[in-house]
Amino acid sequence: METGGTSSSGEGFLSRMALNDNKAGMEGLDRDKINKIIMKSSKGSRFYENEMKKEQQVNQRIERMMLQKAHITEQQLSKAQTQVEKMTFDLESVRDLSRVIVHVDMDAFYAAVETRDCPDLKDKPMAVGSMSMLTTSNYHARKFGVRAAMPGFIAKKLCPNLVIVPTDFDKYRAVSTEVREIFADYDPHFLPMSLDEAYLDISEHLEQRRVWPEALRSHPCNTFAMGLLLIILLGIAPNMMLAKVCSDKNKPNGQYRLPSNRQAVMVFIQDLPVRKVSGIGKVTEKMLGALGITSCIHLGQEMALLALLFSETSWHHFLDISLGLGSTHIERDGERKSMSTERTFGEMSALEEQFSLCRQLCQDLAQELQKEALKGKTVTLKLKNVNFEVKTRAWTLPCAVAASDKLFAVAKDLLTTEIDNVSPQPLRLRLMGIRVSSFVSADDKKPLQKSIVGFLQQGRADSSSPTQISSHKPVKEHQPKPPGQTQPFPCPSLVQQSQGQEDHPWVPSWGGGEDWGAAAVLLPESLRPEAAAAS
DNA sequence: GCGGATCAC
DNA sequence: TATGGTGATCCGC
Repeated sequence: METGGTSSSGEGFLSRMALNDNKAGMEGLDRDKINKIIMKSSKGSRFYENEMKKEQQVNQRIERMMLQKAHITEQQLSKAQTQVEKMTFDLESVRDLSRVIVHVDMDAFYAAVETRDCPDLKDKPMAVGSMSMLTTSNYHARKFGVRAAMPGFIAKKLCPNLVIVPTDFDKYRAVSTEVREIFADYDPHFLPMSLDEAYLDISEHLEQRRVWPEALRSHPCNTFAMGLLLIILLGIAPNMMLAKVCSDKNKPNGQYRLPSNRQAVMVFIQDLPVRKVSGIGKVTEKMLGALGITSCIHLGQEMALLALLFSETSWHHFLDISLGLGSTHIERDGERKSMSTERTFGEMSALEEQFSLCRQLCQDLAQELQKEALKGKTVTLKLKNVNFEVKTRAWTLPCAVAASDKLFAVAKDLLTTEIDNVSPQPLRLRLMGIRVSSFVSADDKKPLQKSIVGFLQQGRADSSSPTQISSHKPVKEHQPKPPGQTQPFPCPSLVQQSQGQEDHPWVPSWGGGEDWGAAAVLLPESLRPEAAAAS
């Protein structure tokens, strides 16, 4: 209830920012004391005020929901109940318990890598990041309440001896690549979620080698010997949703396996807090909480109500969770749908600075787009002012673009519109970002272009804009009008296309699994699949 | 298609 | 002094 000595006005903030549950490494520490320090460091800041505002918005959303709930009739409820029961029956009839899915989580990964390179850190509280933001903390630091996504300057107040090591993604990427080679041994089609997390489907591996993946854990312990202090968490279950929860189960050390039978799954689900399920975040947790729903068992009990209060997508998701269902085949994401770059900085109010930064962002983004030979039709400008209020403004072109100056031509106009909107006041920014989306899909790209080129070459194009494509580009410095006004946009030459790009960085290079020899060698004899199978 | 929100990592 | 960056998705226009 009471968040311990904090004023009522701070509850909103704490409900968003405080240490919530007994996360790993957080047992037995003085929550009230920690929360007081967090509050004291934040209160009155622009960040704090914005968090309070967002909290209010969530509260209003909840109020609307409760109002809606009050108007639900018995008939509606029983009708919904029938619908839920039918859907439950259908879902049960296709429940698949045949797969064995593993979720692998390398705990405190960045901290572990840094400790490898500086063993002195082993016994010290440390975190990776900066005074502005931490990405990871080790277990010594967690005892003080220091955790990921906390600004370093607050962490320092919680733990004055905290050592903060700057982030070095290249290094983590390299280590991650090594570890992934081992994953590939168990499932060549495994799904990486980030540098330190992945899903594996070991069903085939089990059939062929009849070996449980304990060795997966043992192996990184072996790289320990090479100086890599790595804690590997494994969750083993019949689907991805459950496997993810399982890997969190025995933190900070160990693995948890949920047997592949319905009874075990249902028992496991009963007391599971909804917040533990991937996809249910702070806001959803709070909304469900307002309905008295905290554990997954409640989800099942209140499904009819949820079906009436939430969107179809949402309540279907809730129903899946309440039945312990989740994806049973891990699938790589298809092609990317957007690419973006954004930057945070100290207050920026000068126009020249803002436009210059905008141009820089467009250049950076154009370079990344080029690496993947991508072109998109929609350009989005993102702004965050010094009060942490975020705004996005988008403009969709008739043709896909990628070049820096084309992006800037659009972004500049979007930015100008925003500047004009508040003029003569300046925009007081703390972040700017550019995103490109609506890519021309790889499938359509070439055929489409060919057809357009063919169309043009047949000489059937008349005076309308496409003519400009085949003709010598009379493309003047285009100035797309801000949203609201329609204006034909000169189509950037579709014909010129960088085709020679063979390099597709988003296709993981370890995916082929040509060479995991080195990884196998790292595994001690006793732990190799063959040896283990024999024993 | 747009813009705000939510979520994961 | 100081509260991130990238990508995806959903909802209500």
